[in-house]
Formats: sequence, structure tokens, C-alpha cells
Amino acid sequence: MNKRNTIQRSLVLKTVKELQFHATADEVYDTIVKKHSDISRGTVYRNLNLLSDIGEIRKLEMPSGADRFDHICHEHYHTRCIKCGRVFDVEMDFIADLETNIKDTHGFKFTGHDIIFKGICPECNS
Amino acid sequence: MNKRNTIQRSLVLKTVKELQFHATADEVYDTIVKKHSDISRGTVYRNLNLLSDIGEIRKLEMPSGADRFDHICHEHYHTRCIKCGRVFDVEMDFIADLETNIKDTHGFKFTGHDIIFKGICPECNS
DNA sequence: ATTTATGCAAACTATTTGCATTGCC
DNA sequence: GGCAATGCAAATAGTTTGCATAAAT
Repeated sequence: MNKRNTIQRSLVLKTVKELQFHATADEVYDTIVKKHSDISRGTVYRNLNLLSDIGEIRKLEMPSGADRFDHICHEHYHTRCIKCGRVFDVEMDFIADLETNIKDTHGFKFTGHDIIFKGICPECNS
Repeated sequence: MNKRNTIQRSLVLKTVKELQFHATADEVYDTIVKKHSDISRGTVYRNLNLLSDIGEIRKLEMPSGADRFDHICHEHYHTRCIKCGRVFDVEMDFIADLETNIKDTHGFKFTGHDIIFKGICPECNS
């Protein structure tokens, strides 16, 4: 199952990297379609999933609302505006040992964690 | 807009309280339908939302997968099995002042946070 | 030549909503 | 009796998938 280098694939990767905010699949699609009107939504979804599977980008599964895609760098947390739904990075150190605070694991094997802050962004607050 | 006391409403509340795990709307519906075959999915959804709006239960919006409903007690964190998708409570103190660790809020008004641990539950690990 | 990837549309999951009807209060 | 709540079905949002065709290797 060798990966091939298609125009669509590289457009998806390039677009996720260019979009500073954490774009949804639809936002990636909308951006690409402006220049390449023949790309399909299905292809965008397939490539976003493939690229996040191989670690080129990261899929951020958000509670309520669409998944968002991020060009990884380091582990970090996010905050979501409860009014507009947009997602932003939070400037806070990653708590690598958070799992050690768990009192009883009940046999559960922990592999990581996400923290999602909730709040109102400056634009929605004005 | 006075709330009325319908059979369906009390069945939904009773069922959420009875189901120990964090049930999805569908699991609540399936449970009720066994005894009351005439209840509709729409009514279950409407009542789950209404009950969580008035604080009788809590809606847990999960990244990927259906929302889950919980009969509140106190603020607490959750963990989700990456294999079966089920959600469990985590025995860990709530970090009330977590927001104070954020270095620069960029004008964002924080109102709370969720922590979702990821891992593999004992059943899926065997 | 092979076989992955694409475009398209249909299917799917989770949830909401419009509307006529039912049934609390 | 009035208005909230229900059942039903259709609509919606986000995403996946089957299939014939196109294109990368």
C-alpha cells in the first residue's frame, strides 16, 4: 500500500499548513476549491485522514462541531469559543505527568490526554 | 414556558440515572423503548437537552462519537477507551485553578475546562 | 501494467426541527 | 382551553464509502 504523490494530496497538506487557525475539513476544501474547482470533498477528507495517520498533520477531534486539522509541532492544549466555535491554541505548558494524579486506574491503560478550555473569544465578547 | 410533567420526560430522567455508564441518547432510547415502544427518538433527544439545560443531568460532548449523558454530582474528568469508545469517570481531583496556568489569554474569557484522558479499558486490553 | 487515488453520489451517524396532534395543568 | 410536549418524518451537519475512471509509479 504505497502512497502516491498526487496534486490533491499535496494541496491538502499545503493548505492545512498555510491556514493559521485550526481549519475544519470544509474550510480546507473551500480554500482549495477556489483555485482547483475540480477537487472533491471526499478526496479532501480521505487525504486529511491519511495525512494525520502518517503524522504529517494532526486531527483534533472536538467535542461538538467538526474535526479540525493542525500542522503539528508539539503537544499543546486548545480553547474553544462557546459562541463562534472557533478553536485556538492555549499558551500553557503541557503537563506530561498529568496521568500520575489519577488515584485509581481501575486497570485502564492511559496513553495521553487532551485539555479543552471553554470560553468566549475577544471578537464574540465585544 | 412552564415545564410539564410527562411520562416520557420522567422516563428519560429515570433512565439516565439508572444507567451507570455514561449513556448516549441512543442507549437511553433503546432502554426506554423496550418497555414503552411508542416513545420516539426525537422526544428522547428533546428531553435530554431540556434536562441538561435545567441542570438535572449533564451533557458530555465527546470528541468523536455521540454525546453522553450523566447524572451530575460534582465536576470531574473522563477517560475514553480508544478501542470501544466507552467513557468512564476518572478518579482525580478537579483542578479548579487550571486556567491560572495560561500564560497569555489574548483577551479570551475562560469559563471552564474539560480533561479527557485516552487509553485502553481493561476489557479491550485482554 | 498495476494498483492507488480520484470524483461523484449515495450512505451513514448523530442530532435537530417543522408540523399536526395529543395531553398536561 | 390553551399551550407545552409528543410522534413522525424530513432536514441537517459532518463524514465515510462503493464504484467506475483516471493517473502515478
